[in-house]
Formats: sequence, C-alpha cells, structure tokens
Amino acid sequence: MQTNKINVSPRTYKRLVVYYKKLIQLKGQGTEYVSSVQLAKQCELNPSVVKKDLSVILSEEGKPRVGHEINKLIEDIEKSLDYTTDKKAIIIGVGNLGKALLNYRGFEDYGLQIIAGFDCLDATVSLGEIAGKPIYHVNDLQKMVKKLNVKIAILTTPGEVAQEVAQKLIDCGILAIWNFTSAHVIAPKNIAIRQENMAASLAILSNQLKQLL
Amino acid sequence: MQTNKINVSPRTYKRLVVYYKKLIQLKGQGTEYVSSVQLAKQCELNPSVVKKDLSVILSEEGKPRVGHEINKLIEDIEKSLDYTTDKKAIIIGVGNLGKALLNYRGFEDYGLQIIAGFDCLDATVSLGEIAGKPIYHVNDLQKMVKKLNVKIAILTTPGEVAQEVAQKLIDCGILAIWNFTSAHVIAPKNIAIRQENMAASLAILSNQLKQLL
DNA sequence: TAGATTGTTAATCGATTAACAATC
DNA sequence: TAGATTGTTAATCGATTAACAATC
Repeated sequence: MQTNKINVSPRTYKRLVVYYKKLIQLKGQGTEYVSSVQLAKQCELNPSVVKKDLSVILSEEGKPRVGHEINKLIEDIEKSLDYTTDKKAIIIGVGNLGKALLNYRGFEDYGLQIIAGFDCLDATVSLGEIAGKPIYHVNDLQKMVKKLNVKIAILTTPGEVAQEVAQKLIDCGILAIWNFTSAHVIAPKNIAIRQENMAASLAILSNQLKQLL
Repeated sequence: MQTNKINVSPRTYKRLVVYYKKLIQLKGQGTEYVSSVQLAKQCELNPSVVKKDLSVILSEEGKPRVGHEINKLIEDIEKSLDYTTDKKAIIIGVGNLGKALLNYRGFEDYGLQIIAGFDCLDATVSLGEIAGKPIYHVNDLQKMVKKLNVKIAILTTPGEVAQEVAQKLIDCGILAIWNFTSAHVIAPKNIAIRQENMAASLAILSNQLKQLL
C-alpha cells in the first residue's frame, strides 16, 4: 500500500487540517457519518472544494445518501497529514519566541517533537535547559544535528542573521526550515522552507480592518 | 489625495512586505535605484508579478532604463502597508505564546502596539503586568476594550474556547481578530479575521519534506 | 420509489507569466 | 542612437465553483 505519495496541494493540505479539527469536534458530539456538504457548511467552504479535497485522500468511497464514516475519514486525513509519524525538530534562537515554542506542547498533537534549542549567547546556553529540553551553543550545531539525527529546524533568530544561520543549518544537513524570523529566507530547491511571515499577516489583517472602517 | 483606498489583494500585500524588507536592506547597502527586474531576482519572483504589484501602489511612474527611486518606493510601500498609522491591540490568553507576544517588540516596527493582556486565571491576572503591559481578567473585557479604545485582538487562548472568546470579543466591539489558536474561528462578514494556523503550516512543511526524501 | 449524496466533468474565475509597444 | 526598463495587454495556468449522471 503506497498511500500519501500523491501530490496534495498546499491549499488542500491547509484545508485538511481544518476538516480534521472539525471532525474531531463532531465526533466528540457523537456524530457517526458526515457528508461533504455538512462538513463544508461547518467550515464555511464550498461543498465542491471539500469533495475534491477528500477525493484525493480517501481510501474508500463514501456512501451515497449517507456520507462518510467519521472514524474512517479522520483516519484517512491523519494518514495524509502524516500526524502519526514522529518528527523531531530543533529551535535556533532562544529568545522570547524561541522560549515560548520550547514550552509549547501543542505541536506534539501533530507528531512534532522539539528536542533541543540552540543559541549564540553564553548566558542563554548556560541555562542548560528550558522546559526539559537542552540548550546548546550554535557552535555545536554541526555535531548535534548529526547526533540527534534531526531534519527540521525552527528558525527564531533575529531577522538580520536569519539567512546566514539558515545556510549554516543547511550545511549541517537540515532539510526543512520553518522560518519565524522577520526576514525572507532563501534556500535551494532541495530544501523545504516555510516562511511564517508575521509582518505580512499583520499587514493583511490591518488592511482588512481598514476596508471595514 | 486619496491613496490606499485601492483594493490590494492579500497576495500582493504579502509580497509588498517582502519587497519592503529587501528594499530596506538594499538601501542600507547604498542602492539608490531599483528596477522591478532586480527586485524580482532578489525576492525570487517573476518580474511581471513585481511590476504588477508595484503598479497598484506606486504614487509616480518609474523611469525607463533606470527603475524606481528607492526612497520613493519604500515610502509608497510604507503608505500602502499602513505602517505609519499606530494600531493598538490586546492579547487574550496569557499562556506561553501570549507571554511571548507580550514580550516581543518586533511588531512595533509595523505600528502595532500590544497594550494589555487578558486571562481568566486569577493567578495570571495577579501578576499585574508582563513586559510593562497590564494584565486584566477577561471579566473586565467589555469595560477595558471601551476604555482602551482598541479594535484589534490577538487570540492565544486554548483552542477549545477560541470560538466562544472570539464571540465575546466581537460583542465587546473588537473589529479585527488575529487567531493564533489551534481552532478555526468563524466570524461574521463585518469582522476582519486572520487564521494563523500553525498546525496547517507545519503540515505543509512536513509534506514538502516528505516529497524530498 | 424518491431523494440525498456521491464522485467527476465542465465552466468560471482569478492569478501568474509572457510579450511588446512606449520611453528616455 | 541603441538598449534597458517601463507599464499594460494578452496568453497561460491553476484553483474554485457549478452541474449532473450514478448510486443506494
């Protein structure tokens, strides 16, 4: 069985997460079957988009007149979102945001384990650990990435050094970078990178607000 | 002069933030003129998309053969991103992420002032303040939103109560919600809402990674 | 059966990209 | 002038939406 090798578009992925949340909630309320029309209504989406999204990841067809068995549906989404595989990540830059993410347990629901933090300040490194996770000096990056066998890095350094640090991470063998810095980081094609551009988000929100006033 | 009343699409907005960052950087390096082709190369974008984006927000035309005067360009982007207007926001839910955002100073560059935090736990409220910003009980939300005259709320509560709290915020007169919770929050059309869905982002990144392996 | 839902195909919409005349 | 860049128009691409035959 070779599931999840299908190419799911980022937009579909994003929506699958929304479906997943909603389905868990509906299941908690005792729902056993969900139609795509119902799910669409709950998520404020067009039914066609839900049908199409589900068609990509469904392991078996839904039942006409009834919809989809909720447990089966949840399972299929879990599989395609890869929540079940354990993923390890490190945090680079243990400032306010870095600390918050080290403390945050919410990612574990999605199979992401933050296993260590790195910083360039001796004062921070000498804390030894935060939330039970060891803090290392960035000088030890090369050594530790290999040792910990980690492929994902969460970038929370100041924007000014983001590009430089990202390059260092790539050199150390990191394959995926989740960039929370204010800088737009550029990486080669064979590296997965995701820009969590907060400034852009804020700009969009405040533009929406301005349209309302 | 009635600028910025033009409808700029969210995608264009997002890119404008990227241009802005890059332009500030180039200016620091002594650049005086930038062509859209150069800017596109720097941001890894198609020149046409840059030209089109800029055409929406430019206050005067660029010069053939030379490009755009960098200061003028930066100014125009600043105007359309509305970085100059001061925006006040409150944080609802002073957990790890809420605390980090209260401490984070980066938003001030974009004109966003986080002026207070709210929580439902007496233990948290009794801290009095974090990073110099007062913490109030959510019971005082109605009163304080009016008093502080704030229109933007940053939602960092647990996902389970997100929808409920959002409704309370709207009832109190909040017009824009920046949702960092794990729940997808639904709001009426006359409210600006932005879902900062971390789980979805993580899912997309880990899918990208899987494609590489 | 009647009717709601399925999955899929076709139509629409919007965004990205390419092409090009106009400019200095 | 020659040539690089401009702004805009047309072509392409992909995603969303609507429509509908097939199903139980």
